[in-house]
Amino acid sequence: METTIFESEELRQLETLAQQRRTIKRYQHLFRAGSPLQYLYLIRAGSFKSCVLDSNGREQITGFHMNGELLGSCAIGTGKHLCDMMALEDSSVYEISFAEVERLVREIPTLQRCLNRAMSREVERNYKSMLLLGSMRAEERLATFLLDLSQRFAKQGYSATEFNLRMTREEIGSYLGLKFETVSRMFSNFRESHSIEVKNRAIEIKDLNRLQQMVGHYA
Amino acid sequence: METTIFESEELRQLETLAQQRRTIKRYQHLFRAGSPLQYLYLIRAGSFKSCVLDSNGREQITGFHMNGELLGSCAIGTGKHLCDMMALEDSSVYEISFAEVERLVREIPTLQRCLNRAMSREVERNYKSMLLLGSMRAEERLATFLLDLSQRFAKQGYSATEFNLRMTREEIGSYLGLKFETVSRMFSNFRESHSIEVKNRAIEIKDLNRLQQMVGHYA
DNA sequence: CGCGATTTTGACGGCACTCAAGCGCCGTGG
DNA sequence: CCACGGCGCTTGAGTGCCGTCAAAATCGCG
Repeated sequence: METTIFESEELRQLETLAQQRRTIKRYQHLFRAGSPLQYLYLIRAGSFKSCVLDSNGREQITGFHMNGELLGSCAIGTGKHLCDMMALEDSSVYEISFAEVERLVREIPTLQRCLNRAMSREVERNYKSMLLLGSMRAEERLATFLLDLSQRFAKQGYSATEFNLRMTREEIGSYLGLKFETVSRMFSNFRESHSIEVKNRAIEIKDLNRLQQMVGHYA
Repeated sequence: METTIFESEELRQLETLAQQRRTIKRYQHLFRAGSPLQYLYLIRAGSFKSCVLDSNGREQITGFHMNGELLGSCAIGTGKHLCDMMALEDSSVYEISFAEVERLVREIPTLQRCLNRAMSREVERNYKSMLLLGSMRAEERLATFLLDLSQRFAKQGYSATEFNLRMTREEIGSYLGLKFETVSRMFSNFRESHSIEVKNRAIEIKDLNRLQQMVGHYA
């Protein structure tokens, strides 16, 4: 009895093309930047991080991904993956053969729309990250991050106020452009202001309004 | 006698669909975020900036665009533009009716590839920006910016070492996640280290190696 | 239970921001 | 043509946020 809730409804169309399941152990890569696009993936269970590296070894986490989301879509244009995708915990995905998708896309026009939308969503998410990285202070970044997670958990039918982080402070820091000590300090600040309760990876949002206000007022 | 050099060769295919030219005056918008996608645009002359705004009025410039580049591609998925596009100087573009493109895309499979690639390029550029915003210090950001501009001018057949900036210090700052005073100071630093010559918007790169080294070594 | 990894917390320093003043370039109008 | 005004740019002084370095606590896992 599975009722996957997709990031976007039209992804249900892709689900019908899912050929097989694949399980990924924690810290394993689903694909790497530069490798050819063979499959698109729908997350059935678990979570992932995507990251890009530059020529000097710097790493930037570009996103965290959970249930119902499509992975690999930004490779559609070039046929090569643009980022590394690593499981944050033991996870499970549907494999969707891209060759199959390319074949079917000529017969089913709505399938193309579906792919295009997936890529646009990726661009839109990236724009939001750029805004965050370019113009927010540490407190605002972390508040934005928590509110985003909260919404996504809620959309999956989980609690919007109590959830467990799947990533380390360092990974949060990489995503938000902060050092892990700063992330930790901000969590402590939030606790002291009674906005959240933190116990390691366990988060309870106690004052949603306050978090939203933090994102709102800027200098 | 026009020989447009495109950002990517396959854009030449889109050029054949160009129906009319349009001129845009400085500081005019080509389109705005949220407006429906009616045309894609190929830049014939001039330059543009794209920016996103958040609900609190913060602005982030997501890119600068010049000759031969395609504008509006990230709206392909949703049918609505995701960013504002403003001319930095009096400019000229080809209009390409998106309705026409959508009609032709079923007959010409390579046209779809062309659009997909355009979107992938956008994602790739954004990843680079996120890396820059998330993990570089001011000096590295500005050096990266200058090297990127240099390459793009060179690709258009212009000098890689002497060019005029089309944007203000404040716009550079918005793009790089810095305040304009910091941008100005960094330019002065670069001049003092004889890496570049700056006179207002006029840039001369005098020591390309040094700029590249700046990007290289991190902490 | 014990070890390594993760997280917290403290002290300190530096890079970038803020605020402010002055300069220079350019377009406009007298 | 020149004077004026506004905007963009530069530069300085001071501050503060976040990074760095370090140590201790806690967690998770074998």
